[in-house]
Formats: sequence, structure tokens, C-alpha cells
Amino acid sequence: MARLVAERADALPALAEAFREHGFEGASLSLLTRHTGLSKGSLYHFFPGGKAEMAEAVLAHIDQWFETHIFIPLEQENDARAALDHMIASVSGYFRSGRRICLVGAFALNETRDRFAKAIRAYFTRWIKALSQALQRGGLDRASADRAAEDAMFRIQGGLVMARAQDDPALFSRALAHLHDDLTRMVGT
Amino acid sequence: MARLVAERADALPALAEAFREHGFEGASLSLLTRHTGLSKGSLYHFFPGGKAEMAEAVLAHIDQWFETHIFIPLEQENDARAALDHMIASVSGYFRSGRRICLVGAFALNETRDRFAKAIRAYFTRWIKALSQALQRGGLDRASADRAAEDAMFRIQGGLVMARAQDDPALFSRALAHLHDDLTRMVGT
DNA sequence: GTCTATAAAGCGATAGAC
DNA sequence: GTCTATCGCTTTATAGAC
Repeated sequence: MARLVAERADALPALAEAFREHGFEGASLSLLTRHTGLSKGSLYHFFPGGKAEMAEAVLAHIDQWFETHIFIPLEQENDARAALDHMIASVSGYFRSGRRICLVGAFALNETRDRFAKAIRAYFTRWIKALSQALQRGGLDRASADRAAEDAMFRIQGGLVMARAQDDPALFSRALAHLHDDLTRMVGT
Repeated sequence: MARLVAERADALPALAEAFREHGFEGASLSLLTRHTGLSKGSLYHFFPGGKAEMAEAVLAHIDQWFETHIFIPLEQENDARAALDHMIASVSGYFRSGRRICLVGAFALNETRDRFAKAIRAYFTRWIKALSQALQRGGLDRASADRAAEDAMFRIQGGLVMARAQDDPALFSRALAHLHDDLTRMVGT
């Protein structure tokens, strides 16, 4: 059987889940060793910069996933409606229908943001831009598309916060469903 | 000149700001002494339960503020439109037009939630209920009002996350402005 | 590339003087 | 009700054996 952690990238999902559950400050190294199954020595071998480098790598890994599965499809799918359907489905899957939070949004809320400001800002800027493009292909003018894309981010991020707050993933599913309705209506004939 | 901290309640605003900026885990006792101007000994005199009791008191204080300035007015103002106007204005003021985050939402995002689950859940449940009542007085049926109230929470919480993420308070102001437009339209004649 | 041992600093919490 | 001193523990990070 292959080893669970053979290289740096193999540790990223476990690190991501630890940061999601405990935040940057709350995720201690001993907790990260438990999540990854690696000792401190091995973690520092892969990430000489310590916790900050681990978080940086996790953010980059997340960004790459969204680039591949959300942003590029939003930009390249010619049928605007299909592009929006795909985004909603992928977002629902990624956030486990509301059982998983957005690490980027969570990092944004406290002073952790300042350490990773560039990655956090880039993630949302990119998402809004890609979504706005799809909406413009669906017939919206640029200002309306920008506004609708920004509003979609509010509802996705807010849905994740509320689902956690109420310990009820269904809130996020409802947020996504209503968002889907509204976006579909905008690009519908 | 009166002392800045004469009783327990006087320390709450400073504690709240510290928790907002650093999260529950990130707000160390030495940081809390700096924010309040009180030594550890004095903090433990006021809050024998330590950091957890401080956070609990802060959450109760926030809840009380919202009860007085948001929830009760939403329920008691007869003119639905005036009730909504008042909520939007008060929310904008409380969150400093997007420069301040929602501590309750921030606590909800990581394992901190489990320590304060009851207070967190009650805060949002109460808010949705009061807002739904106002919308029903404005003519919406109960299901539509509940849905619109929940959607308003998504946009408020999402607006706060996005404003921090982009370091641009204007995003929150836009979220509130669009929310205000939509709510007004719903109860408008 | 794995691990354990260790260092130095900071943590939450307590004791006790004034 | 204020404070300082201190406790025991955990933290991040490093050193070095294998």
C-alpha cells in the first residue's frame, strides 16, 4: 500500500481541514501532527517556514482547485446557463453542501488576514471576475454582471457562516438554491 | 475624571474589540490586559471563569445591544418600511459601515462555535424572527418573509466577510444598500 | 525523510501582598 | 479591587540521531 504522505502536497488536505476547524491561531503544531500523521520534524522538513508556510501552501492549493474547477469553466463554457449550473454544483460539492467552511473567508475575519492578504484578496477578485464574465455572456451589461457576481459572493459566504452558526447545512443549500434561481432568471430568455 | 474601568461592564467593549480582531484563540490574556488596561489579576477578579467567561459576557452584551436597537424596533414599529429603514441604518452604524466584523459570525466559523453554540444560535434565530415579523407586517406571507429574512442574513454576513477579505468597507455598504432596495421593494405598495 | 529530545518563549490560571 | 510573582503546561522552532 502506498504511503499516505510521500510528498509535501499529500499533507495539504489534512492541513487544510485542521485550519478550517481551528483557525490559524487555534491550529497548533501538535494538532497538525495529529491531522497529518507526520511528526513536527517531518512537517518542518516539508515546510521550513513553519505554520505560516503551511497555511500559505494550503491557500495556494485551494486557489488552484478553484482555478481548475470553477474559474476556468466559468470563463470557457459558452452556454452561460450551463456555466452557472456547473458553478453552483461544484461549489455545493466543494463546501460539502454546507458542512465545510470557506478557509479563505475564515482567515479574512481576524488579524490572520494581514498575513495572507494577497492570497485572500486574489481569490475573491478572481471569482467575481470569472462569474461576471459568465453573466455578461448571458446578456447582462458589465455593471449589472459585476453587481450580481458580488452579490453572489455575499450569499455564498453568508450562507457558509449561517450554516455553521445554526449548525444546519441546509441553510447553505437554500442560499445556493435561491442564488441559482436568481442567476438563472438573469440570463434566461 | 472618572475611571475608565470601574466595573465589569466597562471592560466589555475593549474585550469585544480584542476578540473581534484576533478571534477567541488568538486573543491571549496579555493582549486582553493591553486592550482593557487591566492586569490579569483584575480581569480574573471580574471574570473568575477566565477567557471563556469574558467571551460569554461579551456575547451577552452584544445580544443585549441588538435586542434593544434592532430586534425590538423591528417588532414594534408599525410601519414596516420604517422598521426596515431603521434596521439597515442601525446595522450600518453598528458594523461601522463595514470596518467592523460580526463577532458572532466569526466565532461560528471554527471550533470556537461549540463553546458558545447556544448564544450564537440564539442571536441569529432571534434576528431572523424579528425581521420576518416586520416583513409580514409589510404584507408578505410567512414563508416568503422567513425566506427573505434568512436571505438578508446571508447578505449581511457575507458582506462583512467580503469587506474584510478585500479590505474595502464599501463592499458591505453596497451589500446593505442592495438589501435595502430589495426589502423596500417587497413591502412597497 | 523520518523521528525524538530539547530549548526558549508564551500561554491560561492562581496566590497573595497591598 | 488593584497589582506582581509565580506555577505548570503548551507553544513554535531547532538540533541531531537514525
